[in-house]
Amino acid sequence: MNIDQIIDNIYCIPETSRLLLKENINEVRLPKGYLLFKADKVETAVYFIKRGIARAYTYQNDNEITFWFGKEGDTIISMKSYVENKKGYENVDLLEECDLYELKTTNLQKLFDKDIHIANWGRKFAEKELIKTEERLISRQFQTASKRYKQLLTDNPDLLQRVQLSHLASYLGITQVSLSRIRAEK
Amino acid sequence: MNIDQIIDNIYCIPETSRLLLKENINEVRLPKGYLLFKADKVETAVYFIKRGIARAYTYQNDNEITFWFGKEGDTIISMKSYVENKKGYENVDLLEECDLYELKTTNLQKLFDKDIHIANWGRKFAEKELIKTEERLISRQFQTASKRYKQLLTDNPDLLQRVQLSHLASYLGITQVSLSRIRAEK
DNA sequence: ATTCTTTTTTAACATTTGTAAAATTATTAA
DNA sequence: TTAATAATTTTACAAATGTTAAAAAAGAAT
Repeated sequence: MNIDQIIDNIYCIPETSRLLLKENINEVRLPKGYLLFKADKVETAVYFIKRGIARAYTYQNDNEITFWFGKEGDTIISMKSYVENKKGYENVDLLEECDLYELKTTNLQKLFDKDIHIANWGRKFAEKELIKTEERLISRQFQTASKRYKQLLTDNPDLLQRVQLSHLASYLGITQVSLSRIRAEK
Repeated sequence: MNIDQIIDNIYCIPETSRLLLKENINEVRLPKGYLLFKADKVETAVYFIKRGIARAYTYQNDNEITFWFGKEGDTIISMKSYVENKKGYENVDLLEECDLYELKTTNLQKLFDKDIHIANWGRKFAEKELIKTEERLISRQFQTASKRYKQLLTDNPDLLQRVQLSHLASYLGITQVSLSRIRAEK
């Protein structure tokens, strides 16, 4: 998934604005297992995933809890860092070798004040992330773990091949034992 | 909480832009129990709460599940309607008589394309809502119902006086019986 | 104040989910 | 291939939460 597709997918902007944005984006290749974000740091960049898969997790009395997976086309971002310039809760590690598009947030902020199309692009970005986050919240509040697991399978059939079940279990908010029980059910 | 405070609290914009925004906002008083949003409708306005308290809920096999409370300074919005022009999941009713500032989304969209300050204000609005939604998700995934109840008490001590426990229980994702047990604990 | 209605708590029991440890299966490296 | 390691499932039991129904408490209406 290339950078033009990713930009347009968020919100279509005129060619000149897109070029302005792309001037501030550069591509990086990082190895599997690479720790991209650390929970105790203010992150200074956002990343768009060209290829690969990543995971965000945090610690809850000594055990890792995975709360996000991102793959091709998704954005790796620490919202707390991006919006409030504060430390986030997320550690992000790469579950595969990844090609990422890197964009420094300070540069992006400058573009927001200069170009109305990019400002609206940034607005659309936040709005779309918001919808995704809200859907995760709703699904978590309204659906049983079992239903959410099945939903995940239909929405992201590849995920099961790409991430291990212990991560998936904590993502679903249940133990690995419970997930095994759910998988054994049918 | 007046409209200038509410606007500035989201993001400070120049006087001229604020006036432009305020031209499109009008105040309404609505009675307790009023059903402001319906789940099967595309909502065409957003509301800022000047005074009062509201609740968003949805149905999950015949029982109501409350998933949001809003009070003075908060925004009543159907994100699905606002962002994607689709039906949302929320019914919103007013738990007290409310004074609301109403803003039609079509008018707001026009301002976004015309005024870069308002575009950035809209961006900040989405970003701040995103942070709030993310925090709710994180709290829901990482904390027990008991801890979330106690957190709610410290964050919003007035909430307990203003909403009934059955709503609070479903908001916390537990039954009313469980909530009673939690409250009885200490 | 008294009745009626609604809200909240309590109780008993069923179901779900968690914990810890062992068994199985899959993956990696020599 | 084989041993070593890591991931997943299974088991048995414990703890937490749900269900249903009844009791108690609080609030509203006459």
